[in-house]
Amino acid sequence: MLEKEILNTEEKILEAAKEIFVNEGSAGARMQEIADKAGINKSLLHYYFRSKEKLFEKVFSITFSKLITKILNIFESDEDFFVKLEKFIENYLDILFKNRFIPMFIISELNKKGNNIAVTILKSSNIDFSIFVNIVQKEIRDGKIKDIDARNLFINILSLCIFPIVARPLIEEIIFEGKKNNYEIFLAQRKDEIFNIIKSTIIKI
Amino acid sequence: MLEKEILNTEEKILEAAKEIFVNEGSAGARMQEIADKAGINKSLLHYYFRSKEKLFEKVFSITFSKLITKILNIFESDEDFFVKLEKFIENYLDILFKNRFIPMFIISELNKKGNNIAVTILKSSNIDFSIFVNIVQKEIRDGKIKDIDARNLFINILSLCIFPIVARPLIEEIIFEGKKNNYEIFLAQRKDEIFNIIKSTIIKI
DNA sequence: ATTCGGTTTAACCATTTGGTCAAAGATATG
DNA sequence: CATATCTTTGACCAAATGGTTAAACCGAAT
Repeated sequence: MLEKEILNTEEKILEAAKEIFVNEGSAGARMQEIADKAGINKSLLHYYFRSKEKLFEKVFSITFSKLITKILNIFESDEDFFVKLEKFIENYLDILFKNRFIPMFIISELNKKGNNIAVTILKSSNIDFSIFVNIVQKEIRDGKIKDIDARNLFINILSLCIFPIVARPLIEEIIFEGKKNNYEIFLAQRKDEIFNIIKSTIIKI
Repeated sequence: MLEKEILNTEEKILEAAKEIFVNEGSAGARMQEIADKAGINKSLLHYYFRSKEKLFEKVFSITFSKLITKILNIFESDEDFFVKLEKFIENYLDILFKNRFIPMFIISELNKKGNNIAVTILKSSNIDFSIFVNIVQKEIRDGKIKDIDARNLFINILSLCIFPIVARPLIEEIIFEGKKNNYEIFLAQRKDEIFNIIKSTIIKI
């Protein structure tokens, strides 16, 4: 049961639902389990959110926008591009580290076939990628960075930051034979590695 | 129903089960659906594989080892390291492209909590990462590449190759506003991008 | 204190789902 | 052919699961 702060019933449900959905996925989550975790009756779940689908919709929507907001905004300050980049990587890795299972949850749900609510939410979210492209192109015009493809840059950054978190069980086992601590230490050191790689792709020689 | 070649019942089941499990995940998959896709009776499923769990175990085990085998072996030839690297990236991207949903399936199942069969299979698979480390260290000793951490190299390659496939729905929507063709073309061009990035991390200056 | 709205509960329901079983079909073996 | 073994099927079952409903509860306004 979750009771960190004084949460009203709706908040308690959303907290509990988030945890269950993130851990079990939409198909694996059980309404009873969510009710139990929220410390309430199952009927009350349906009183607040008519169906499992509606509850999932809400949870996914909130979780998704929380994470996505953090991605696109950070590059919007007036600082030096390399400083922004370094700050972003550090911040973002930190967020990912503290929310290990969120990216997996989102990516996993987005990949499900059929009438996919997650995809619908993604589409209706209208993320403006051109902001990032414009920032990058301005840097290029100003001669601060190489003439690179903003899309590749974006994908490279996300790949190097997110994949090691998402594929953690696999990598942890392959490389560290399951020793959890080792991987955490290793990940912390990767900040520089990632920054240097990205820097080398955009720096002018 | 799957009938590409003359498959016996067991093979038909495994083919069908793979498709359903990969698309729906272990929790979302339905035994009835698998039976239908295999063109057989549901009882027959249980005749061949006692339970859903056992069937999943088999499917995951096969799918996982097929994919993992392709990762570690390719570096074992006698060619120049950069040639091997380029070949690997090209080959691996090709495999990933043709099996879009396999990596997501594996990573997703490995991230599930509780008594996780996928993790058990991973652990019992005894992947020998030291082979890769030794190859890299030999190259370093021979002065062919920079003195880098083989683990970082490994993670970088996998991240850049796998993430764009796994996060496809997200990236496709954010960058290409859902236009499928565009992303496929873009991905094909990324081979060079990835190779160049990795090259820049290991090449001696 | 009574009424009224929102909130919470227990009991219940229909459907889905993984799984069983006995019997019928095949297929090989003597 | 007869028997034994392997394969396949349809009918069935128990548990799980999402969802409903009527009644109880509770705080505030009249």
